[in-house]
Amino acid sequence: MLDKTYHPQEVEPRHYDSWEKAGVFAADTGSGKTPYTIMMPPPNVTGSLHMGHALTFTLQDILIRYWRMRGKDALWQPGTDHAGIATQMVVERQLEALGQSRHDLGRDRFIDRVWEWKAESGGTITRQLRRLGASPDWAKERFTMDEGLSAAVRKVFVELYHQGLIYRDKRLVNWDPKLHTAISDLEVESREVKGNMWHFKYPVEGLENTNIIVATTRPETMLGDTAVAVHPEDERYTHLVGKFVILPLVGRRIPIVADSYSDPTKGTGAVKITPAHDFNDFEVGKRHQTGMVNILDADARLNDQVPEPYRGLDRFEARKRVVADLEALGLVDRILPHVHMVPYGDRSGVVIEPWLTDQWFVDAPTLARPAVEAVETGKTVFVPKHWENTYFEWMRNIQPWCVSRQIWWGHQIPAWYGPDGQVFVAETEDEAQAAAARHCGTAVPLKRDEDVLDTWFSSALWPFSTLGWPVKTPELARYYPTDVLVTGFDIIFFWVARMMMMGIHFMKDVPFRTVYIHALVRDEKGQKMSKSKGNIIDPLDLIEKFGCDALRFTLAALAAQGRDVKLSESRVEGYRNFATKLWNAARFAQMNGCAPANGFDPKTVKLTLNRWIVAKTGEAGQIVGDALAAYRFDEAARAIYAFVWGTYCDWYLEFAKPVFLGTDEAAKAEARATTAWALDQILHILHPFMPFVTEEIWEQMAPGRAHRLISATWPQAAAELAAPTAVAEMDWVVRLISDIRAVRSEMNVPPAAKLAAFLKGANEGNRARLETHRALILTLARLDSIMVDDQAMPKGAVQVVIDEATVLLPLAGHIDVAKEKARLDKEIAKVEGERAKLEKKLANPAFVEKADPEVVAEVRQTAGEFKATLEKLREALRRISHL
RNA sequence: GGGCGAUUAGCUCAGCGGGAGAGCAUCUCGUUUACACCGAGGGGGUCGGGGGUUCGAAUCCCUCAUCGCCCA
Repeated sequence: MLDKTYHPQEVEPRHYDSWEKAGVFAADTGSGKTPYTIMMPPPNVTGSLHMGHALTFTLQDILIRYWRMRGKDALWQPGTDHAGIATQMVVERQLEALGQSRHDLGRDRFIDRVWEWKAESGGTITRQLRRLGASPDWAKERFTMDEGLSAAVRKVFVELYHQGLIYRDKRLVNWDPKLHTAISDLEVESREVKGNMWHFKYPVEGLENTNIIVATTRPETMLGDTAVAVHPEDERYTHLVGKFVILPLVGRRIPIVADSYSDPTKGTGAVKITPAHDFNDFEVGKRHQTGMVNILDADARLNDQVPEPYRGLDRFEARKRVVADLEALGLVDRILPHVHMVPYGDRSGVVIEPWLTDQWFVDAPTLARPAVEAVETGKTVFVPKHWENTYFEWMRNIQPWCVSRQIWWGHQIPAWYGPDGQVFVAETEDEAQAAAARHCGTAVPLKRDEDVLDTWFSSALWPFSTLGWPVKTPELARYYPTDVLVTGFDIIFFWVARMMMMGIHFMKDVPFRTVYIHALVRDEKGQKMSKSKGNIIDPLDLIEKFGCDALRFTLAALAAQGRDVKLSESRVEGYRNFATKLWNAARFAQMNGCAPANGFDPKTVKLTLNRWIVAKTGEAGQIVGDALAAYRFDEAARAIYAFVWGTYCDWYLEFAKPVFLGTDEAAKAEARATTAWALDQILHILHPFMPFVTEEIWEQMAPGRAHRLISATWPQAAAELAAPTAVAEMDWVVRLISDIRAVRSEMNVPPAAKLAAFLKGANEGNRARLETHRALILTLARLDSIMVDDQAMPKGAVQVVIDEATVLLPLAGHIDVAKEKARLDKEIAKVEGERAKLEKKLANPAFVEKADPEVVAEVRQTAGEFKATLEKLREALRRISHL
């Protein structure tokens, strides 16, 4: 016997272990089934499960479990990402606590240290995924620094290099002065900062008392100025173009150039040009060949290119010093408060410097072209569709991708330098040596490039490197391209776009047919969850408190397309209640001897109420399946919730009670079998959302089944189970009972009072329905009897109109005539209002003429029904008025 | 400045051309073969404002307002 309430904490680990041990998560590469593949976005190996993970992995697991039940060879490929900078920072912090730096250890020992740490704590997130009920093929788990995946990285790098799609170049990059590495555009976040706009006077050479005033937000960079730019059509400055200014504090003679980059409406219309420290200025400097002066070192301190007094100053100290010195010279025109955007490193949190260095770049513009085309032509489809715009926007304006990082943890770049600086790119040192020997005519000592690749370089290969590429494995042939990628929109640029580029280039096909983009999880007030706000909800806490199934169902129910997920604990609590409700329904079934019957065929049941629930169950399965196929997780969750609670529990089980208590053994047997069958179907349909409670009930309802629920087959199509006549009949019964209940409640009839009712004016069909369902109508409407009597005129009766018939509920002595009249008046007014609306429509010739004939017919019919109902209600009112 | 999205019951959100819905909250009543993590019943919205298309608009188009996100 099932316990009175469901205890997820005991059940969940037991089933998870059992599933994993039985190998039911594994793909079946050798089978004849159609593959269905999802690549798990590899979580950061340093990470622990947060609500964003819980959402994305729940949705993926729902899809995988659903398609697995639909008979596909489902592969959910799991793994983790080495997360270069993030992981290195974690280990560096540990060293720091010991008073050490990575440089004290040296590269090799430091990397050993990171691997040790990974061995210790790297399993956290995968353990947490198990708590979430995720069912990936764990045997295939990969790590981006695995030997196989590393080999793929080397091969890709070398091939792209030889194709001219990877190159080394001296360019401005985003330099992180704290982490001492270049980072990509995407790792920079712009923050609005309240600063100043400083206006400085630069004296024009050869013209007494003539200054040109430039405006800047970064005074310290003036030490690296190489020009002043004005707009070519700006008449205020035409006479100065071609002349020179003498750069204050430095004394350098720099030109005044005409360039349309300068915006005449902003500041003074004249801008200082610092090509080595600003991306826009870099272009201007190149156009006018002004040369570049790099004034910063790796720590963003001023270097030897500036006058002696400033050398070694931090950039922010230098700013104060420069302003003060210019002030002393009378060269500060004015200082205006100014709000502007400043770039910060998303990991380090310090201000990023555009800095001139040698780096490796991927020719993203070239690789992006076919990736854009693939989405334009629909080879890959985004759901929801509008995210394609975001993808296009970025891909069409893509910049060369800086892939080298000046850190140690990651894939070291497979490039070696000869004594003459010549670079040799090869997959192994031996090959590089051979190439160098060919180049120099003799063996020479080589030095390997110290940098490692951006983490996203290896994750860009994830959809094929995890399947064994470059080896032509059966998995690679079978599972690529994958079916769907599920991820958040914040990762479209970082990851989706790069997988598209690499996948198309190396596999000659897109990596996934569909990209499903889900929302971000926010707190109940719609705020982004963050440590600093302290509004983080830990998914593991919720699992602990309400059970994993409740959390999963909540996330699915809230995952409406195009909306953020606002999570509140009360929702999770509500779905915990849902799990308990299901549990109790199963308990009720069990108490009444309902067990899955061998050879039970739902199509052959005889009792109307059973045919009805069979049809409704089929419908529910259909709706849920269709919704999941369309990524409508919210709709799927809503549909199964409404069916289980609102139809199966509220009505079917209540209908079954009188049958179970009755004496008709055949009916009892059929009802028991049907109850058990419908419950089994519900377990199937609900399993992708709530895998644990459903598996547990599945087991308890019939110990020793041939297979687990996770391996069961999804319910058959709804059409085969349809029963329109039974549905119409039970709808009438439901309506009858509901109407009687409503009136009882409204008239304050005590629930315990059993009434002797009359059914008046009912047609033959409905009389038959009454006879068929008399027992359950009496029970559920709390009646003592119900007599069919067209002449019935009991005194003091409340009257309920249902279609052509009227139910009379005698309440001798108890009835408040005035109240009943008021109730009928209100009812009449309501129906009259509805009818008037429809009649108005029908009176409109344009409607009758132009609207769809089916719609007109429907309106006509409904209006007729309302008219009949009104007559009955008025009749009832007349009767009561005579009292 | 450009783009995307949102605006429907107190709250969170479905519905996206033909009779305004769900969950939660709220109110009333209630221990009847499961379930108070429950049952029965009720109240509550001129679907952000304005204009247009249409026989018909919460739903399509335009416009304004407010909020959120992304990019510059």
